[in-house]
Amino acid sequence: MKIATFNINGIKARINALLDWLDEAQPDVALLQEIKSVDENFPRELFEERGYNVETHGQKSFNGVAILSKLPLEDVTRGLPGDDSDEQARWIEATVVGKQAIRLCGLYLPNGNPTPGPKYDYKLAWMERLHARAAALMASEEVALMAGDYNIIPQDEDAARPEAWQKDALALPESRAAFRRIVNLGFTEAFRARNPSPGQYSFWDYQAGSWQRDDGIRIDHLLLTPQAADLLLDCQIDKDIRGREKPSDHVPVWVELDL
DNA sequence: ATGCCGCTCCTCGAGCGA
Repeated sequence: MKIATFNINGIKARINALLDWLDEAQPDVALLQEIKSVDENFPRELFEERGYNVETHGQKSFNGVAILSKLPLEDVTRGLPGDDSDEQARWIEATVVGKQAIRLCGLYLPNGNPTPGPKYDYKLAWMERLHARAAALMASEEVALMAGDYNIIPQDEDAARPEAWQKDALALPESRAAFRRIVNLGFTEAFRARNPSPGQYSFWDYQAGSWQRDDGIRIDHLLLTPQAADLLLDCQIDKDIRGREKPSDHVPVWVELDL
């Protein structure tokens, strides 16, 4: 089963690029972030006619996450637990059943800039809630993964110019520590587990010719519970997508699991 | 130090992103 995460930066602007990638890459599941659409305006028919089931958790203009799956999506829940007053659409969960069941969590973690400030406070608070959900997932001993745009550069080797990110919410020690604390519950960060070399990125800014200069960062991650990590066959970044027409600033990252 | 670029919307300028 091939499961991908992809921050598409707007479903309306990305529909052609997204459909082309789906037709080629043929993921069984795609966890999407930044759909920037309300549920009613998400073009679900375009995916359904390609054999995907569609579940969305959208909001107007900003954020928004979705799951596309060739297998039925069961037990869908929306919103990260822990703060009923949080109205930002950044979390969706569902179960699909292949050879065995897997719980899928799609997430769009807050950017957090500028620091310090309320947006950074929100990021850290959101990560505290994520830690709680992650701990519960770990305790359940399920085959599960949490994948999406984490807005975290885990280590200096995950940025072309780490010095440029030193004081950024994506790389501050407190951000990295919060991410490590979640991984250290026992998760396997799939890409790093299979690809030790530095210089591999999932985001290149639209500005200042970042793509042309390969000035990227790796911020889109798939975290696997031990039960899922045991099934890990492969993990890759579809880098070439970034060089196409009207690309997102992120590219897909995917795992192949033996289920 | 700032903006670069791109997306969105009660759209022609501003908020947001990373």
